[in-house]
Amino acid sequence: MSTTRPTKSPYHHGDLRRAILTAALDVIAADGPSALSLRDLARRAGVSHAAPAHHFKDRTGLLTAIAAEGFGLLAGAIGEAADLKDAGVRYVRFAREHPAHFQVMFAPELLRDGDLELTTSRALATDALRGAVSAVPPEGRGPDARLAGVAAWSLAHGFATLLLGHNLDGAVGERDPEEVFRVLASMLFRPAPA
Amino acid sequence: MSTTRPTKSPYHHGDLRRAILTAALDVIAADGPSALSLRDLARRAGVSHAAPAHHFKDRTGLLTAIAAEGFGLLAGAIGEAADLKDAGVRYVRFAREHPAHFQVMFAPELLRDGDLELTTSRALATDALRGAVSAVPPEGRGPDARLAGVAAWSLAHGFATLLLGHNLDGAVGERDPEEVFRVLASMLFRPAPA
DNA sequence: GAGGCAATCTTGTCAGTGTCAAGTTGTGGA
DNA sequence: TCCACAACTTGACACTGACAAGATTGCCTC
Repeated sequence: MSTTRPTKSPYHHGDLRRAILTAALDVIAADGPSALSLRDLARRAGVSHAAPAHHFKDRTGLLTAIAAEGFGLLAGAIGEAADLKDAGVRYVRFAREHPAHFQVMFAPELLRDGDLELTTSRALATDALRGAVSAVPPEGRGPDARLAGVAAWSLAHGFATLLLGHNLDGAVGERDPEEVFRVLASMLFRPAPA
Repeated sequence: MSTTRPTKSPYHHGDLRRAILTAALDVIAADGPSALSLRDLARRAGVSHAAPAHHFKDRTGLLTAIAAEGFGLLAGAIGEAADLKDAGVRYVRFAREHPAHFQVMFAPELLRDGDLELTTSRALATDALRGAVSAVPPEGRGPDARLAGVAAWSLAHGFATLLLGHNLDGAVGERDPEEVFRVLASMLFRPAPA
């Protein structure tokens, strides 16, 4: 009776948790987190309206799980970066490939504050960013390495956010956003004037 | 019977529209737009549950009005900027002083697309930003003036967003965020190496 | 100043939602 | 085989946004 079941069904539904997560990501990417309805997700998965609660407790739990997953993915992406500029490019790429995760990750009022899984995966991502910053030679960053990280994060985060909100459609035009960001990043980190 | 009425009462309530806007800004600043309830706002203003609808039509209308007001305020702030760095500082200051406006302004899925008031006030803000960019001497910005504007906007927007989300508490610490941003801005726009 | 009109607000209602409690079904281990 | 537990269902409740229709109030005109 189910629509898209992954052939095997170890439990009643198959993998309801994943099914609901995926459906939620679709909805959020299309219409934002506020358009999310647990009952609608249950309907899409072909289960009863209260089934999602067993996997995520409540709405906040679902969104927290999404955010945690997002930070894990982001940490993985940044961890493989060659240098800081590459890390920024990967940050922007992550936001474009996982817009729903990205939105939820930075909407703290939608998340469960003390959640362990969220805290650890966020720490992982922060560490990855710190690692990329510390790889920059001292003459490339300013006097304060901490602020160099803030600058890089701000630039990448702002660009990604504005991009997803279609605020840069005119300025970026047909160009590849990642290439545009490379230009921005090279404006930020270049040797100080003689 | 009303709690805080501005002495005069030109209509039934006084100024219900403003009262609801103000209450909405309080709620959003505290718990985000998703915590907003029209019925709750009506309760706070001491009116019936359907009263807000007459001023804003629906939830989207209320949020659209807030966004339009925000872009108007932002345009005014940036319009008075001395140079691009100052415009960035004012952008960050605006976000800190009007966090609710700022959040809503950049949540397009919560807004009425074609709204006239929103479109015009947003255009005003965009023009103000463009003006600040064009005031930068050519050697300070890169080859493409358009991209210089994108870089400045991205840096300011990212910094403001991360700041409001308490993602920079550790890095900024006790320092004045505006001063921190000045440092970031001077990293972005400095003469090209010889 | 009296009457009418439109803006403002109220009352009532409906479908939809999140969340809780209690019951049912299926699974894997002893 | 049986039992404990996880996965899910059913039912209920308070709350919400939205709509329709009615009541009230201030203003404008004559």
